[in-house]
Amino acid sequence: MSTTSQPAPSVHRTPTRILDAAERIVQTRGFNAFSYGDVAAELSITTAALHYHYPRKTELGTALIARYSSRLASRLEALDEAGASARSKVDGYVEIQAEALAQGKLCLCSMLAAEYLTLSADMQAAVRDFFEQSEAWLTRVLEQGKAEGTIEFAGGGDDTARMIISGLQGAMLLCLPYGDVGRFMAVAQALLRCLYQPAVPS
Amino acid sequence: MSTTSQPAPSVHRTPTRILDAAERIVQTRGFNAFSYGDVAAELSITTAALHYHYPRKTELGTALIARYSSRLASRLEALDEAGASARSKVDGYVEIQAEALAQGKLCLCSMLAAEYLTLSADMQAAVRDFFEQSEAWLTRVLEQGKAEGTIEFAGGGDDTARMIISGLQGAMLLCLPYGDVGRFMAVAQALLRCLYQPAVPS
DNA sequence: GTCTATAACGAGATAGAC
DNA sequence: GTCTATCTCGTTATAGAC
Repeated sequence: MSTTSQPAPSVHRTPTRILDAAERIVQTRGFNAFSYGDVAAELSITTAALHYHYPRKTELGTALIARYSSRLASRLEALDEAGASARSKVDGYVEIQAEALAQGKLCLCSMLAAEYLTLSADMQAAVRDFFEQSEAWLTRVLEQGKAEGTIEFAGGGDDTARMIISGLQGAMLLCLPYGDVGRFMAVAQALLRCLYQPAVPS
Repeated sequence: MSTTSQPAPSVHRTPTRILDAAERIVQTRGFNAFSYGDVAAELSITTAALHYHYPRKTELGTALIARYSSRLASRLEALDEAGASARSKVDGYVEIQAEALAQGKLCLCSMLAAEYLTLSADMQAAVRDFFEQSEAWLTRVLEQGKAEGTIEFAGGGDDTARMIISGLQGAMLLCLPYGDVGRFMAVAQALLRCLYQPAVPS
């Protein structure tokens, strides 16, 4: 190890703090209702300083999605490596969504999906990649559950994965106005019943 | 009937044309990415003329939701009056959503739900009312289906209605980037299987 | 009911000093 | 890496003529 040590491990470097603030604002208010001024005020720096780190708004946007995607990938990987059952992985996925909603946030990419037509081509592509990543993971988990005999579904694993993801993201969207995680969990349980207890007691 | 006849039944009066254009723009791009300038350009009038009809953007917004809500109410009423089965009512509800998506549109109020925190209190209340109206209608339909024996579900009718509405709205959100109604219909079918064929063949 | 003109503000972005 | 200062543009909104 040379004496040219790395920069002091300050709790958060400016680019990280920028992404943190921007991410929260976008998840709660949307990309179009978010401005450099909002972030600058929160970090007590000027918008010019922001432009030093992220020259254009779309570059900040793509950085936001990239970090968000890789963070989700890590969490899904962690669920996989825990060697858990398919059901507990699905439950873990639901829990990730519930955590966001508890903070009054949508999934970053669901928010951006609503604003899709107003985004740059780079951001659009990154949003699609995000959902494809989520769908691929959940599809594998559902197939695992089918193999285990713990999850049942009639159609294809991919359509079922999309149904679950759509249902959860839609529930977050419609629960936002009520700031009520309990409402979300009730919908999530109803969705999971379709996988866990497909047969209804008559 | 007096001789003071009503105004010539021009195909569309200006306020109607304004709402038509604004509605489409909001459903495709969002309320925050929509401006008086967009509508003015489309109708070939000035923004000043727009302000004559809708002085403030939030007033245009509330008018938009009011008209949208009452139009949906009419369509749901028509489904009811057709005296149809619960299943065909649910199918009709799905079809209404599919029509919007086929035009690259989200449900107006789903779009506004994403932007909820940036809306005026009036608009927020109107958005909540819209979803409560939808939920109440679908809950009644599901209970009817349960009584008929054509629909089965394990939880409460209201939670099940929220699950269906969330699933459909979420599917529209996630299908928007792909401009693919087929993808939406596949998810919708998977959702309806939960109501129509709860027992999975083993 | 629509126009021209304009006010007032906020946004994204850049130049150049420190 | 952050600042001050500034530019340019788009947006909401109003005043007053026609």
